[in-house]
Amino acid sequence: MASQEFARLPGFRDFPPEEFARRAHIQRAWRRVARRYGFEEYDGPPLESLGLYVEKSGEEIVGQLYNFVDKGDRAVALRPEMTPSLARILAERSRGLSKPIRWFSMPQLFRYERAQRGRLREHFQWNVDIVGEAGVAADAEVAAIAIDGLRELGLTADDFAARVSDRRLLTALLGVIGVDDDRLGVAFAVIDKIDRLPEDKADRLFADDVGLDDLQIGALRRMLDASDLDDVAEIFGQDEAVAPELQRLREYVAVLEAMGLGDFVQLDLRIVRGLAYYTGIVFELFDRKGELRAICGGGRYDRLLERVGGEPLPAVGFGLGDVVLGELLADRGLIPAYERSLDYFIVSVSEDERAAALRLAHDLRDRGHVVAYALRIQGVGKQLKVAAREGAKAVLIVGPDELQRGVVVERDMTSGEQQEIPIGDVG
RNA sequence: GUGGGCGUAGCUCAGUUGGUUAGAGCGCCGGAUUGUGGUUCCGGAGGUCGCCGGUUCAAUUCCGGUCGUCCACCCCA
Repeated sequence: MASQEFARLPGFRDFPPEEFARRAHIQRAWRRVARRYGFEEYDGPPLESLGLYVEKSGEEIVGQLYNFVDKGDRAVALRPEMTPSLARILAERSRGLSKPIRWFSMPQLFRYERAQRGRLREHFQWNVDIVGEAGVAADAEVAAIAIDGLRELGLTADDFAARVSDRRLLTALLGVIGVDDDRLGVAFAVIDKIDRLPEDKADRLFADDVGLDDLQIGALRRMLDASDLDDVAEIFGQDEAVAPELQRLREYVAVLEAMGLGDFVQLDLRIVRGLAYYTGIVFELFDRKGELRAICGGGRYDRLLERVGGEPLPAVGFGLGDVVLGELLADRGLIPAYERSLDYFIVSVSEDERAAALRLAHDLRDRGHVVAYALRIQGVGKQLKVAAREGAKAVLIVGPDELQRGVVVERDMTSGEQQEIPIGDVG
């Protein structure tokens, strides 16, 4: 047992090579997909002033901030999410950037709360945002990237889907049902946790806190249960406040269908999402089996930049964490087996070949090959054993006889076949 | 923040009805093999039985606390 005094902090992870490979596998896929869509990568500091979150993120995040006072008496916090940093960065420089701004990042984020399955005190999150475009094409583009990020890792429409909603549509629908404007926030809160509440308890909240009668609650439930825009249109489509909102969401779905991603999209008006700054279409990615937490969450946040003191620019984006995703990939057998690998392992027969072996190794490395050799004198058998263990594709044996003739023995470690080749022709 | 399960070697776990030097498999290191690996055989290192306290002649074992971890709740970026 390691000394407790120096133990890893709870909720934090070490990444020895095998775990690092898993993390790199995921992050490489994220980066490939974002680049494919023409997005540019950025980052910011992991430590920000506390105020950035207290004033802009909403109450729920603040209680879980990893914050402290630094040596300069500044109230600071490790970043719990990337969007406020993005807003701050763009508030400073968006005026000089061509729109729409299409940026992505893979920050390590922190929160101070008790760790459990799918939630640690630290995780890596893929953030993708479009800033400066208010149309649904931007919403759909961002959702498509999130979906492709998972497809790139081998997941299919059988594994996951996007649940889509729109706060403006939901607001209009609640208006038709008869929810008072000043009760909208309460209604959102109840809808947000409706899946976690027993039916009668939710109904009681709708009656007591939102002020609905039985008839209205029935209409609300039909609306929330709808998994198709046509179902919603059939019941509420005639309303003039609802129709344009419905039309916008139809366009959004049509864009994703045109891309061939229709199988990944389903309507779910229960998706509210906790963050105070969302203003339009919101979505979550979740596993079809329903065993895990949401994999990804995102949506439109048109007010945020202005609130941070920047240009009033519309924005849409998502955050997708590595922890839940990693669990899903592991469950589906989609984490590649970890293997060490070398192009060449160089075996010296005796100490006399040392200099020649070092020269050969370095020439090969200069040409981009992955090369290793024993760092101390060992028998040939031992060196071959090490070469096999380290995943060498080939071994180059440098011996006194061969060296005299200007050749080395190349041994293919898969077939076991050996041949002599001139030392200058290797690689 | 609340409730519960679990902490024995690097890993997965046995075991100790409280009693002298706590075991296995895998992994690691070395040898069999001083110019040929993956198999095999032999040997070795590695544990204050999570930590602190209590009961006892004696605690890794029983009790309490604490820390860690997992699960559920709360909350959710």
